Amino acid sequence: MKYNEYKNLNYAKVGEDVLAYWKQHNIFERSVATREGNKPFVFYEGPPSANGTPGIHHVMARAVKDIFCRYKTLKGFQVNRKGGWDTHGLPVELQVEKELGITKEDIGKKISVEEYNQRCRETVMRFKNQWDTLTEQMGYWVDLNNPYITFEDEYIESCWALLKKLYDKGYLYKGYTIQPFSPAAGTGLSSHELNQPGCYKMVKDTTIVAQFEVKKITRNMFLFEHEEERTYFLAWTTTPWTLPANTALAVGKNIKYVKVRTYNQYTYEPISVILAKDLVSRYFNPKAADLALTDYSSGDKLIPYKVVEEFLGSDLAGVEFHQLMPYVQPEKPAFRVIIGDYVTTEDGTGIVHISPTFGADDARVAAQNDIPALLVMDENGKPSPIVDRQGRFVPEITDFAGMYVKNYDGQDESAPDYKPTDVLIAIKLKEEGKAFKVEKYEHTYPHCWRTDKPVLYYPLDSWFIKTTAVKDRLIELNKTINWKPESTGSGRFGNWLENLVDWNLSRSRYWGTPLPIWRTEDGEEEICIGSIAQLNDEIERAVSAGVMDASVEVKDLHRPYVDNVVLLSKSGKPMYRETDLIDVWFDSGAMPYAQWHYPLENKEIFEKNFPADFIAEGVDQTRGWFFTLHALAVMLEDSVAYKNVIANGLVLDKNGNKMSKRLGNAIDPFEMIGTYGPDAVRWYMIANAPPWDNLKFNPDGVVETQRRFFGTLQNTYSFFALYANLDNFTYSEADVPMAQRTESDRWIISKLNTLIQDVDSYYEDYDPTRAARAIQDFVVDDLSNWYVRLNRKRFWKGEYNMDKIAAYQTLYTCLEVIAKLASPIAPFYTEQLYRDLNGVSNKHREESVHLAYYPEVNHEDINKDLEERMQLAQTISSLVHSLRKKEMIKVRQPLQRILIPVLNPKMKQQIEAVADLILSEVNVKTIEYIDDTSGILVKKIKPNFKKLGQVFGPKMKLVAAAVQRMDQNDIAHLEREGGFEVMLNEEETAVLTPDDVEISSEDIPGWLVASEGKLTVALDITLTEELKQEGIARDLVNRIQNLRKDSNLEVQDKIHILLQRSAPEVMAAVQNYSNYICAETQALSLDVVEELESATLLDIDDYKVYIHIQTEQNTII
RNA sequence: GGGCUUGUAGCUCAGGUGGUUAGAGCGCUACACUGAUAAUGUAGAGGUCCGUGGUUCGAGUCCACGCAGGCCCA
Repeated sequence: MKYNEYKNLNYAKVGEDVLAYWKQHNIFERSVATREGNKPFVFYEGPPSANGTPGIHHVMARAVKDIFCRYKTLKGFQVNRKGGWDTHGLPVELQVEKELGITKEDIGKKISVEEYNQRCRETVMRFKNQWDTLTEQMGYWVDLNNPYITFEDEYIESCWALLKKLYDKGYLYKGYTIQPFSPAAGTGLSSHELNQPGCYKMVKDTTIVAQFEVKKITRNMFLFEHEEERTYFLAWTTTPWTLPANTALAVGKNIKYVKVRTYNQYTYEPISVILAKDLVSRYFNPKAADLALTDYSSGDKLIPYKVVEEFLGSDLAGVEFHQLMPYVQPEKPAFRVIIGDYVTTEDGTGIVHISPTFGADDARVAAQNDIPALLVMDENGKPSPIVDRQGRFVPEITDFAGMYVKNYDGQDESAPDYKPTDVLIAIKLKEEGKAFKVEKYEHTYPHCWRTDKPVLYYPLDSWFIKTTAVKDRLIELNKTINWKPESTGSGRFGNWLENLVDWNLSRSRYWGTPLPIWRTEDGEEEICIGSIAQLNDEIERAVSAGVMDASVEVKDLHRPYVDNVVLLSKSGKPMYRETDLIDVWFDSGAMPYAQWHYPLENKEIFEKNFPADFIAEGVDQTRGWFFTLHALAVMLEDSVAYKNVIANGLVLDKNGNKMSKRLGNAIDPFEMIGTYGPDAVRWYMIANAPPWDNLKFNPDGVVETQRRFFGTLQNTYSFFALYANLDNFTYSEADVPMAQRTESDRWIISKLNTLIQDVDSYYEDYDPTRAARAIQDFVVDDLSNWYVRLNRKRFWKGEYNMDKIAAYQTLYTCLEVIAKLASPIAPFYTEQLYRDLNGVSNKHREESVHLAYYPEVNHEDINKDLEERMQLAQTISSLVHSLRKKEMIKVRQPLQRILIPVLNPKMKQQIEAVADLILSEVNVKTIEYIDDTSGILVKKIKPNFKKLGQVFGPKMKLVAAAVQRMDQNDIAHLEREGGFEVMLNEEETAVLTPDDVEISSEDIPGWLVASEGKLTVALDITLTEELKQEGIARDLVNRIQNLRKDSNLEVQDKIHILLQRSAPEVMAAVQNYSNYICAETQALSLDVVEELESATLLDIDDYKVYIHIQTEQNTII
């Protein structure tokens, strides 16, 4: 049995081969099945929509998911991963409309709802095959055979059951949201409709800066200078008709405001007004700035003004003011200043008039500040706004009762006596001294695309989930979730929870989960349906009572079928379904329950799989899936839905721009995987930046990853396989005890065990980037560039003895462990590596790395002292290399000795333990140690700032200067006596201990040295005759090896060498080192002859050598 | 406008709790090495650690205010 050897490994091919192997042997299924009975690790798949093609960012998100599921499987957990598809929603509808060339208006006319929804159903899974292919090719293990699909009846039924639970708990209610509304058409408009071309038009409106009078009460007195003063807030509106509905004013928290004393230009009264500091120049003519306040007479064009005081928005919050147009009284205290997060000083006065019934922002900030809307009772006794659905003021607005707020009744606007309602309001306010400024203003305003009339923002019925009722619990439980990164949980998500508003469920659409609520026409009675069975019962009742036609067929739970169902109320009235669909986010947030058709069945399965241990999605899901999962779990189960969550960032192009198909900078995931193989793509994405940072995706980086990490690892494996095959090493021998292995064996095993421990903790902490980087550093720096480099000879030289077996075992172990540690991130290549190794050794029962278990840490094999020593060896070697370079002496030339000053016995001991490694690495014969007793050591002293700084604080500079002044005697004194007194200045002294300073060797007089940190190394560059000869011998070996290679000889092929007699130095070297040369070059004989017929000329330094090599069979050169 | 986030070498990124020469890889230049060889080593060039203030004996690190990019929300 031989280890597989590869020439020019194709990583994409590895992906394909391994994938085929997995399929053939059901490795994924078995990775779950073999953990049966073990502790489960629960993972939820956030459902993608197969409505579009997958992009490279999906590879990122799914790699993150996959890594932790595989890791937990390695750790012995059972990890079920059910796939899922998100199938409802606006994007699907829009796509269908685009393809059919229709608009929403045509639904029910040109195309039936039934046909339309059928098209949606067909469209939504259009790219499923591409998604499945990507899932497979990138190695994302998830169960694609039994996915949950949100449009299936069972899924919808689960949603209904959950809605009913919420309904029964009183969390579902009907309220209103402010939406674009067309009184002329009598219908609400979607934001999509509003974005139709031509909807926004330039119009000239009458605008008013209104004066809201500050109440003269104790808490407001800081806004008054004397009893007679009348102080007003100025607020600008382009919709004067909303002023009767005003209930508050909003200011910006950090905006600066000023109080200005001036006069009203219509009434000539002296007034004080408050507005944003930045906007003073917009309302007051600078020419008037120098005028005295008293210098004014009624009717003057130039109105004097004086800025008298400055406030911050936050100072003004809470100030109460008189209602501007007191037609209707609110049900709760109102008319005060609140903080609005959207207030700017770009236009208006920096103070915003709030009418909660006619502005979405208004409604939101009002709700947050407990400010009521201004409502009247309609004919049915239901609260309604002061403008009716036809766009007319209600009777309570006495002065304007019955007037259209905009020209909805087709009046002739060019008629000389035509006065829009806004103008009438302006006139009234002017007369009452409540208008500061009235002017025409041209701006864009949305219009209804059907009637061409201006749109109103108007409260429309909506169903809500009362998330605010559980706000505190949402916040509390969120604190128990482990967010990666933490700031997304506490900041982005936490802040959003702090400012939570109720969840608006309603959507006026066709393709989605219908709201299962039926109501009587008067809204007095209603029922929430929680299952198909219940629906059927109710239908039966309704049919037998005669309110519903028995012929109505409910083919599935979508529209239009459910809309045709009419139910019977308790009092015997017909009930019709509320026509809304629910927010698609409810669908995905319901997946922990609905994927199992819970609560209608599978109670046990659900309980075993709730909450999730882990989920991962893009950070853009914070207010989406992350929220809906959390909200539903808290309201339904009083639990978190997930314990750990990774919110990954975006994948940008290499320049940091967003990828888009339109700009052509999008990277095709299939192309990446096809070119570089799935592992390099995954590894690059994970190792390059933490998942929660944005990733600048550069294909060059994938190439580098492939070369540096996978190339090095594969080289290491190839090296192992090459020699292990020659020696028939199959790991059949018992493990060589650690004590009998070499220093470098024990070192790499120590490093390996440290790695096992570190990588485990990184995975455990949901930090795959650190795991990948640690593995990569180990493979490249420790295993390949140090261990293998130092130990090459052990593999290809000498007999198959214990030392060689130890080397094989050590390297084998490292490779096998790396296969396991890296398998979550690079599942394909590590599978091949594991199987190549295990296929020969059969050390493990599991035939796949993904069925195997995470390696145990052998703590007794971790030797920090040894790791430190080896670090010392690496540093010393590097210093010697550096000296050789400076002296232009090649490594092949042996040198006699290096000198190392040692500061203490431990240091000497450490170096001695690794001396052999250093010597062979740098090709030097001996190390000499220089210590204090030699008398030639010069020491350098530096203060330990960290330690001394804490003691001396402000005097640190004096101490540092004093330490610098210490000479060699002082240092010696300090070391000998364990203390030394330094003068800080004329009066003060300080006693230093050896701990307070860092002492290192500075120099060895007379030698060229190199140093790093506390280490200093000198190199003896004297060349003796013997050393020269050895250098020549080594050169010869090198040249012969090159010849062998050029001649395509196999490593184990034997040769005969013939040399033509040349310079005496060369001949001496050949004679003295003949055994060495033969051993190194696999030569059976080395003979010197006087004349060679065919020969190769070698240049060795200044010598010319003719050489001839032949194998037993034939002559090569 | 608000919340969160990022800013360190040409590029991609490391730099617990502040401690005195700011690192790595890639790329570039030069030189070496060479049964792992499309590998490797050594050295060099390359930094106003985004800016400005502040705290401190000492700031890439802490604080404040800005600037620039990103995401979400408005």
